[in-house]
Amino acid sequence: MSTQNPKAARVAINAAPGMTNGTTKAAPAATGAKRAVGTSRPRASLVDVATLAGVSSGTVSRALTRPDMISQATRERVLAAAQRLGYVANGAARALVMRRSMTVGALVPRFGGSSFPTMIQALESTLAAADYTLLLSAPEHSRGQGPAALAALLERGVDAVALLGAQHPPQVFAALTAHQRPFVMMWAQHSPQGVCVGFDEGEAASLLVDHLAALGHREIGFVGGRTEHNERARRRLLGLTLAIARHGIRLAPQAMLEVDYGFAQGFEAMTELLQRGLTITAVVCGNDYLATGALAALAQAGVPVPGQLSVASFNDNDFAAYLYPPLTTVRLPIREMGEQAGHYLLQRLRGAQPQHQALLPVELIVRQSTGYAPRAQE
Amino acid sequence: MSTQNPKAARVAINAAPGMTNGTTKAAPAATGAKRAVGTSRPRASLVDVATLAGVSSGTVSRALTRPDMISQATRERVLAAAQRLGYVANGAARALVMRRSMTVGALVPRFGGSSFPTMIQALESTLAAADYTLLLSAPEHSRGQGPAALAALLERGVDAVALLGAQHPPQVFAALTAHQRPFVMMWAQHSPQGVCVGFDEGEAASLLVDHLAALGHREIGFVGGRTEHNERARRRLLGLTLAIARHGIRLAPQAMLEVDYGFAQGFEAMTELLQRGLTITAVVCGNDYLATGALAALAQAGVPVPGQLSVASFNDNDFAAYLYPPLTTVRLPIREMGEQAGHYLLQRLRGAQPQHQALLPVELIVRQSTGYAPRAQE
DNA sequence: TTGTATGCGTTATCAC
DNA sequence: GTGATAACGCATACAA
Repeated sequence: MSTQNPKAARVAINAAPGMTNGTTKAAPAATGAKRAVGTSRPRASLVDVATLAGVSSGTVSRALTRPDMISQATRERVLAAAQRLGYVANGAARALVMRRSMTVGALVPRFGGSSFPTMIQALESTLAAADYTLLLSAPEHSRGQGPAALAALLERGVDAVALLGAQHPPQVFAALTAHQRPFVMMWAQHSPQGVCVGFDEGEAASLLVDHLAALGHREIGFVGGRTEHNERARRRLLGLTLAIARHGIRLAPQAMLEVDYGFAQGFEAMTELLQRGLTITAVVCGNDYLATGALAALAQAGVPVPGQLSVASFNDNDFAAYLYPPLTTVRLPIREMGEQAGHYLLQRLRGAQPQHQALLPVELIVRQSTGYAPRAQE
Repeated sequence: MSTQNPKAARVAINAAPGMTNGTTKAAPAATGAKRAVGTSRPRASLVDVATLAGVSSGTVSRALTRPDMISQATRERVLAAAQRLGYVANGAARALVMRRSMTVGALVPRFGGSSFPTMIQALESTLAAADYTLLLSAPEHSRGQGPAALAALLERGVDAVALLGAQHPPQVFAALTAHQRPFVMMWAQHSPQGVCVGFDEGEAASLLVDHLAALGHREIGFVGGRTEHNERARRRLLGLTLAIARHGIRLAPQAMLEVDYGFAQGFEAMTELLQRGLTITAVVCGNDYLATGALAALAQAGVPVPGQLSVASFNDNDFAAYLYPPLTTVRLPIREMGEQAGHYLLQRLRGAQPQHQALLPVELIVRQSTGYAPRAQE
């Protein structure tokens, strides 16, 4: 290979000092041999590229990251060499000296089947556009494992962190500030601990309740998620309670059920409400899954909707309303939360200190029965 | 603080050399001052802990990672010091010398609204149990951006990679082997490029078709996903075609529709099939979303299911069948794929070379109408 | 058992 | 514009 280009000879000479370095490597190389027997050399480094291009490693570094600081000629030579060796920068070394990893951590509880994926997806895509990569940590239960999971993220050198919700053990915030990592809380509002990206749960509830009140409903029920370990379910219930109180209408205690989010739970909860023989004329559901299950229960029981009982729902996934148009929903800005969280973190990482406390808009959706209903208004 | 413990005095003395180091840091410290004006010191390092504990940095390193190589007394002293400083290891430095980052990359296309989240979740949780963290990369379109996204992952030093599907540009596999990174292809079977974790699409199709054939159906339709850019949709169609051919029954070309996955698409596709006035007696749907939309269309059209038209579906999310029990489905091992992919990679990372080509089982689910149907068999 | 010294691959500070 | 060289923080081989 060195016969091909006159410069290559010079390379060989220049390589001498580097080779000294290489000889010293004998011991580590033996360690490296612990892996497969293969003839495979360790991945090319800056020095390798430099050697091949006949320049110093510093020049290679600049050619790759600050092309305009380098002469046209050498730049091309370096790029060619890098290309030929399939050079890929070692992010660990870079992170070590740069003190940043181009990595952002996301700390969210398990997200199977819920709307978190949409949010995470939006977050990832926003960050990716700025060359950041998302390190995902999804501890089993939101309580307990948070600090440990965060430690794992910090240890991996994340430059910033996105959290779900505002309620975390103090150690979480302590570690975050101790490590001086920008962070943002998604699906939350008004935390004294830092910046939140979310929406006004109270407003969302108001939209639904205003609508129901305007239709003349005076007594309504609520089938929501379990509040004990779910900050969002808690805030949702609170918002609803306040909105209802404002209208002077009634949320009967017997018409309130806390269940896990799910089709079956919605079905069973609604069945239970029907059996209780209440006088409610409307039911609000905490999310799509519950609403869908509830509507199935009503359909089976032959209860006309909204003829006899109105149903409204908070809408994470936009499918309950789709399946059952008479359902009035509030569309929650799931994707938007991920995007805004990403944008905020990126600004922080660029050194800005944006006051990003804005709440994202929610939207009431009252559909006409356009045809997708299995059995609307029967 | 140093007056509290006699040993602390010794610490101060031993600290001298360390402090020299600290003084040398003056320039870097100034660089660090580029950020906020704060009084904040850079995060504690091994040396800081060593200084505080009155031992060498090597001892601290061992005390933290190989506790059994250290005497009880010093170990406790070191741990206390680390605790007090809130020491968190610098993963970049560790990765640089260890040549591994305890990080695994996942390269999957956008996953909003599909079943990928379930799989990713399972993958993450499996890896987390072994102290690995997941670096998520979700390029916009599966084609094109793959290599760049992979490069980003490799640059960040991922120890292994999980891919979705087996069809990737050659550069992807080239880079993976060049960097000697174990990888696994999820939702795929039999790739010459490497190990797959998936299920037998043909078997899944057979389960459905066998069932339909046993019920006497001789001519069926198919509403599936778009095959052009979707490897899984393609394999699904292929499996179905083969199963149908085996039974000598007929999949009429006019009864085949390729659409995007979604409720509306399923609804419209089914509406279209009805309008075509075909003689089919059963329709297979490519996934839950399509099936749900299709069933809504049938319900609206007043077509009894399965009385007049049977519907069967591949089942990613288990909700279509839930909402509409007469729907026969094949449960696909989504979560299991994530788990197995994780386990395989972990084994590889431990140095094993498992022959992990097993296909995960699929399961035919024929439900009785247990009560969750809005209007079963009407 | 513990201390010392070296290298991991990169960026940045200096000279040239 | 380019080449040496010193960190970055950690793990480890080798001495003690």
